[in-house]
Amino acid sequence: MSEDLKYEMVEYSKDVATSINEFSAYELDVFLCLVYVSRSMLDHRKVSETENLKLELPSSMVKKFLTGAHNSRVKKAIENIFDTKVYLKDDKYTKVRHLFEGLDYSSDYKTIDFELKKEYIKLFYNLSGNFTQHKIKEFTSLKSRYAKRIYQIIMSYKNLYKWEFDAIEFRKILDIPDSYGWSDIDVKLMRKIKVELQNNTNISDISLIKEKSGRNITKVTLKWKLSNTEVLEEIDFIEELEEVIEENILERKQLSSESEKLYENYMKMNDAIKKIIYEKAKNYFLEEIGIPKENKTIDKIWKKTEKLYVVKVMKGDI
DNA sequence: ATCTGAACGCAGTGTTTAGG
DNA sequence: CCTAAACACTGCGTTCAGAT
Repeated sequence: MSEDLKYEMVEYSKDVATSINEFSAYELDVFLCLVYVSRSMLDHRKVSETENLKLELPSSMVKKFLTGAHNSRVKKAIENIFDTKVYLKDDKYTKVRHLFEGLDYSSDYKTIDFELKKEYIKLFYNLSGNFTQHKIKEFTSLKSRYAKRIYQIIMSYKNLYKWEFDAIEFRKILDIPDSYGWSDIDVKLMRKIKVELQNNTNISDISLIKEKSGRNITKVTLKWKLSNTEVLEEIDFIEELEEVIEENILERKQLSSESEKLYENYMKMNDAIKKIIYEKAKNYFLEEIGIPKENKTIDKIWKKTEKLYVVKVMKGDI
């Protein structure tokens, strides 16, 4: 795998990350690669939503990120992705849907005919908020299906360092078989996921806190830490923060020297440009967190991380 | 007192993936 | 292509704690 693919990012709505689906590990990879390639083929911020999105994707691009990309295997995965139901929640219903109008591998294996139903264009394109972003290579390097799904969830809410689920919902999102008891989830899933994410990503110390009401577990909270993230140097966190931020955000982290230079450049810019960059960074941060209203706690997180986001804007990542 | 689900351990099968 | 290893799943039995 060549180096230049390492930092390729894919973006999609958090509703996809937390949707219920039955994709296998390999299908998840193929699915995200399709999204990635389709987004790179057009201006993904300006896609018409009045008609289905039809594209012809070069299969070589899709296969670049995949391990074991034999045509027969890719073909089978594409067929399964087309078939697999996705459960999307809105206020009133959990909708059971197929996302694609068509998804076909050409007989010469050169292209993939891709037709996304118009109502789901907003899950992958024209993203203005509530979306998640992650490195596609990092995602495909995870082997277990459960690890991938946990990764998607964590990336959706990464700066919050925890996320709470209804217990049944959690099992559905991860598609855990009914035969698994909660302790099986601990022993057979979480332990492995923890190791896998620790080895392949900067996510560490994953834990699942279970909350009982009566005999039954009704709520679970997924917690995690991020290591080697570029956040801020020399912050002294003395003040006590509310529960959203636990001690784990309070670690000292450093910007790389390259990023530090970019930040210095930013500081030298004139105020008007600085303001534009600053606002862009902040908007991105708020979108990423997915919390519409600013509050004291969010503002505190922002203060700790604004430098990072400014650097991201400078790099053109945002 | 009884019942139920969680926690834990164990044994075994089927499926997917990596690597020669 | 094939094989070994890793992953995914099933089932069963025991112990424990809390609900009814």
